[in-house]
Amino acid sequence: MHLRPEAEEFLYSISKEKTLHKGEVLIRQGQVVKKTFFVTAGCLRSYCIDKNGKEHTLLFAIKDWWISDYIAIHTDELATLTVECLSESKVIEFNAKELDGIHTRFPEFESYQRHNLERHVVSLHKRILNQLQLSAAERYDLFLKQYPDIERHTRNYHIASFLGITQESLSRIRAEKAKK
Amino acid sequence: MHLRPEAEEFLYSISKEKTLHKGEVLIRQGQVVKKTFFVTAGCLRSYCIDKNGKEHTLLFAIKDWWISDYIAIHTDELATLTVECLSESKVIEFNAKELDGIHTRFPEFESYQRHNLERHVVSLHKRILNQLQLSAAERYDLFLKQYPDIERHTRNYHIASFLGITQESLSRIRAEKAKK
DNA sequence: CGCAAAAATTGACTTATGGTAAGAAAACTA
DNA sequence: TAGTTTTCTTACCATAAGTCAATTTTTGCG
Repeated sequence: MHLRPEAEEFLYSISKEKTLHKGEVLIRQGQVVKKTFFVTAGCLRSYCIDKNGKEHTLLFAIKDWWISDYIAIHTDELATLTVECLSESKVIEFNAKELDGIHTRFPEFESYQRHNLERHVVSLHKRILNQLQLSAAERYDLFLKQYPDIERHTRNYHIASFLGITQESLSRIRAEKAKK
Repeated sequence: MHLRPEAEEFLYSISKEKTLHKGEVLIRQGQVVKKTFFVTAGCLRSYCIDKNGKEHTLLFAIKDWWISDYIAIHTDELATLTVECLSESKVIEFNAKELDGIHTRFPEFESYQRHNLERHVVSLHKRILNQLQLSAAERYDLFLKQYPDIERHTRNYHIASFLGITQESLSRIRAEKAKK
């Protein structure tokens, strides 16, 4: 990101750096969402809980990713997602509305954010296509490639709930892989 | 979209309106992608073909949606998607690079496009969460709500390949629904 | 309209993944 | 480090969805 010093200063002025412990919750399902987070270290995830109480992970956020409940922010509804810290992490916290205001002051930020969104859209498109065409085992292999050593931060059931399978199925897939 | 007349004129100058017949292909898997399309009437879809020859629909685009192979455009690779016209449609064709250049001339366009991307991200997040937590029958119901009377334009196997099930499974789901 | 091609349905069978429950292993915590 | 809790694994069975093939229905074309 290339910003003028003034823009960077403005960003600092509306943000707050936070150190998080494993298990801390930044956004909770059902509450009002005002904040968005830029991850500088560690690992967080966003997930929803369905009517049967099962968790489904939407996103793992590691260094340089943004995380929040964008569904809630853009539709002005209460959070459907929970954002939690998976391991000792550092994030920069922004008020989403304030951050949005930066575009009028510093138009260069708009393009930074547009590129970010484009990158994000591409990764979501790829994820959907993978979900449509790959088996659970293939999705797991790909996941390991895309998030190398994320397993240091995550529990297996986090990964399973991201891949769209049960933790038991993931365990069986891992057992199969180990055999070979 | 609120644009100054100059901006609108510029848009016209770099675009071309096209009328498409059912079955026409705008982007073909394996080819270079230079264009992006804004749909003003009708219905198109983008899909990929997997190693077993099966189709997987990424997107249905109706009025006011954009469609292209954004994976290819943003990673500068060859198309992994095919974009085809499902029924008599009208689109406005842009050269993606040229359209990108508009941001330096007309900054207001940047914010229009950012909002579009945000909307798109939200819809992709929802789709992923639905795929993770809903059964095939529930996904089909939701699809019908979200795309009312899209069935005028689509074949059942298009919908099945969007939902991530086979055409036969969709047929059984429809038979079950009809019973009730 | 009538025919051919494409799409949808249906039935019988297979397979991938889910559910449950118990025990083993790993990760915390005092 | 011992003890407790959480997570992971495994076995056995259940189920949703896939596969293949035959048949019916719909669509599009000459």
